[in-house]
Amino acid sequence: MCIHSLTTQTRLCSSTNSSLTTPISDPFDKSQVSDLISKQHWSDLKLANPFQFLQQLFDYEADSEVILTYFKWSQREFQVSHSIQHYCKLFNLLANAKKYAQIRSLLHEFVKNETHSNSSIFHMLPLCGGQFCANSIIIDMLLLAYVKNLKLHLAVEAFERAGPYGFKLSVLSCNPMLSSLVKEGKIAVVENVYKEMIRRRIELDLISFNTVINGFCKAGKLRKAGDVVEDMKAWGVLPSVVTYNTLIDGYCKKSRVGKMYKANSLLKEMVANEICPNEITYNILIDGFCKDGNVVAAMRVFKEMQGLGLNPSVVTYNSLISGLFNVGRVEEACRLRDKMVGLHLNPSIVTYNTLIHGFSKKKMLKEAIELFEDISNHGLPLNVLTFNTLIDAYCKAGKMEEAVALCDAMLDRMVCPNISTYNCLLGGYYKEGNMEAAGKLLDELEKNGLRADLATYNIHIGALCKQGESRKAVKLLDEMFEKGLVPNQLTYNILMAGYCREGNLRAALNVRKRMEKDGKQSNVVTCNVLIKGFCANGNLEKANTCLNEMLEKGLVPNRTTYDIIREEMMDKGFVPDIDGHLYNDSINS
DNA sequence: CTAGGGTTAG
Repeated sequence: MCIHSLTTQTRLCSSTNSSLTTPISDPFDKSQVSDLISKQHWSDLKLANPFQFLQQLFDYEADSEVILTYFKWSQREFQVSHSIQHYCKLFNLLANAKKYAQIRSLLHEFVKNETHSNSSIFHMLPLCGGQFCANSIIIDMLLLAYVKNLKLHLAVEAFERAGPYGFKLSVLSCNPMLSSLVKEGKIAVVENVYKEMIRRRIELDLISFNTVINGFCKAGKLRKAGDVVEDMKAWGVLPSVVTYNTLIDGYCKKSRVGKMYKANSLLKEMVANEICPNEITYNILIDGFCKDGNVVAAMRVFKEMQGLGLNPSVVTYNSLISGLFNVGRVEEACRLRDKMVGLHLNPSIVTYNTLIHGFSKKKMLKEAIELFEDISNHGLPLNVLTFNTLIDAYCKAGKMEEAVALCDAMLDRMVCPNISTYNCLLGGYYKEGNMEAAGKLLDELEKNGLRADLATYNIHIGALCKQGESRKAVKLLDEMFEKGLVPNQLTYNILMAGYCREGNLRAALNVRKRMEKDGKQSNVVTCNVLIKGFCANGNLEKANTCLNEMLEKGLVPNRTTYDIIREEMMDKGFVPDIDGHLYNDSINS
């Protein structure tokens, strides 16, 4: 370092105690300073007050790039954060110089450290000069930085604040924010943001609409998804193949009667609108039909796609293989796998997991194990699902020693057990009535940093109910809420079935009351459980009331319902009318 | 920045 800059350093340090905004009494020659800073040997300066030096750089209108370098260096070097005012000044300088990449990088740090609140930056930015539209861009980039740093709540807060301040945001930040909100399942927020975007006349594009539609579909709100499709048309944006794929997937995943009919009619609608279905469209439909147990329809769609020259992928085959296994058509599933290999489509780990699961369900444990051992020969890495699937197979077969051995094997392979792994084992221990081993496992999973989930509780509750301890099981509902877990319909159904088995119908009905209080509607299974419970206890009148309630709620009886009715009720004098209501002849006549 | 496949509770 030259003597010249040493003198400068002394002078810089002489005004340590003065306030940041006070101009230094004895200013240097501007060229002297720029010569010093252009070298950017900050560490040689041994600054006593990093803040003041920054102020001087601003005062001398140093190059934005130089200020930025010093800004970042000094924050690191002195482990401090610059004031919001200096941040905003620098943002403005960089914006004027159109150095957006640098703003992004600075915002990244700004957001990561969370040293300044949204309110302070919104307040300060307009006070630090800069054009209004430049400030909008900065706020827009701030939003994006929050999203990228997984601080969604702050992104949403900034989005809301931008309204009253009049900052105009763009799809560059809003789309990724919407997308993250959808991934987090925050559909209510998505809806609000979307409406507000429309109100503020932010120029929504195809991706904005598709993202919101996807959000509603994933939340099962298909009517609202449809409303957004109307919105987009009114906005002058036409639905694309992605829009249709999203909607079709929404219907496929929904548990509703006739959903596949609707999904299929959407396919027809898109063709009529001259939007070409692609491989993904067909994969979604095929998977939907398979999950619906309708492999015949899935195969028809499979042929149709090939007829259009669209190539089935590993994903397509995986869906079909899984579908065939689900309806017990094991040989055909295997043939399809062979056909796929013949077409040089390499089975993925998902294919193997599907096959292992399929064989396990058919109690073909030997075949499942052979496949498991074959995976490594094909250079595929075993994942946690592979292990869980086979561990579950062992547990269901009552081979707990083998299951535990497989757990050790997964640790050797550096595959980390997850909560599902524990759930499989718990199910196994409960099945053989080993409450002690299960209890130990519940402690162990927490020690390993895992948390019981909904399935853990449903398994535990189911085990208690089977032991005739439904009262103990009900108490677990409160424990769930304490842990922030929300019981699902299955939870209540298990409990009701438990009380029914114990012959305590009053308690079973109380569980249903509680379920409705907790905001869950009865489903077909709920009704079936109660109908069966009343039948088993000889109270056919009450069973009939349950059936009528079910029909009035618009719930469609399934095969199980009819099995119960046929076995228990129709033999005992109840006859159905045209709407499915049952009437007791002996009472009516 | 949008859309597709595999495990556990029944």
